[in-house]
Amino acid sequence: MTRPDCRSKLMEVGTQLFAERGLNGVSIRELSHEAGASISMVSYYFGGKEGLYSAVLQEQFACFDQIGEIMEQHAGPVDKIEAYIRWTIQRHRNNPHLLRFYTSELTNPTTYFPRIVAPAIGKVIRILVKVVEEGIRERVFRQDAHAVNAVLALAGMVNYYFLSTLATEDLISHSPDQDEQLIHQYREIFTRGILASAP
Amino acid sequence: MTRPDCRSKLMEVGTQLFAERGLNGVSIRELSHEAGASISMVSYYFGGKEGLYSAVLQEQFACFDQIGEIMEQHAGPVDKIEAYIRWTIQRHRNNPHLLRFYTSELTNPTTYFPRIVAPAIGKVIRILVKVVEEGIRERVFRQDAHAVNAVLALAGMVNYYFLSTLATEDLISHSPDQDEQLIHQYREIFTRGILASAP
DNA sequence: AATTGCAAATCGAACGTTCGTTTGAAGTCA
DNA sequence: TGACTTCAAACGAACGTTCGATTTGCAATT
Repeated sequence: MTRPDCRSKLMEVGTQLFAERGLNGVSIRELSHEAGASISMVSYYFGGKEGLYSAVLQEQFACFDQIGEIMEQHAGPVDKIEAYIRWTIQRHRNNPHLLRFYTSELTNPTTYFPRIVAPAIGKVIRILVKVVEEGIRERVFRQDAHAVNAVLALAGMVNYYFLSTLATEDLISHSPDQDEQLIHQYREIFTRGILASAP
Repeated sequence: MTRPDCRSKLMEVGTQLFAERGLNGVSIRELSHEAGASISMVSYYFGGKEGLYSAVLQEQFACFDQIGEIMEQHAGPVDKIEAYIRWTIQRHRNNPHLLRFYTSELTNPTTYFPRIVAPAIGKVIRILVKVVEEGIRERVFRQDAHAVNAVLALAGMVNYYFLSTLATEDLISHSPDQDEQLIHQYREIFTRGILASAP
């Protein structure tokens, strides 16, 4: 049997608490107590409270590196859009904390925003903009579409859904089946809208 | 000449600082100093730091009461959707702080979330769901549309746009003209999608 | 018109608490 | 033994609040 591993336990508890209440909403006293460790362990392993937060943030946003490969596995703008939706939904399912760090850093940026968060988000947005521009060029998407606005709309649609569930968790139960429905719904709204007839 | 009015000055500075850094990111020492008042004034007028935050929050979310009248001034689902988009955009233009309180409370709710924030958001969502359901019933919207998901998608689209501008304010300059373009874009994406041809 | 009286407003100091960090000693394992 | 962990205690700083004293604004009184 392995040791309880104080360091990773601090990461685990830090992730949970920082996600729920933000950097300033958590004291290292409560955090270390929750982890069953002494207060000094945070400074010992991470150089301080902010160091732990920084480590947690880096771990949370590491998955954004995948987006490049994910996109390459699909051809054509519409398929890539669906791939992005699917990837985002699975990301939120696999890690329910990520969205909190995401929006919390967007809304009230810490000093780590420029180094960790902004590049991660920027990378995804930039790739998606290229996808939409590709779609416009190939005349799959409308010629009057504004690529940046469209991408922000898409990202907003998908992320905001989960943001809503954070506050009203009772509203939406989830199963793999319902996720497929959700993916379908959002792809349809983004590509075809919700009008019954074509203009 | 009127008095500097310590109380309203505290509200003003409190709005600014709480929006930027959240409830726990601001000390009443810094806040009162910024307002040119003594530390004790916060407790005197608002009963404490949390009292000031609560007052600011209530003021910020008061505008959500308008949504009912706004909707009644428009007939038909599509027009009502556009009215919502326009109302939301103008709300963010008139008050650049609101969105930060909005997402901050969604992500890391304070004790005031259930009393102030949730009812305000819930009211808007509920009204929009009725609009979409009306549209489905009247066969203006697609029969397979999921009303709640559609509304969350719409709200996400519009709000997320401004959330993005919070982090990268350089990206998007704004003028009334560009706002009209934005309203048009988002209404089109929501109702018609961005596909070049109808399916 | 000037003076008085009083409640509201404002202040700076002080309080007790909690914060994040540091420290030196004790424990653990190879 | 020696390097790595862990701990409890202590530190100074910052926190939000309270308190008594002072100032201010205005209505009542002279």
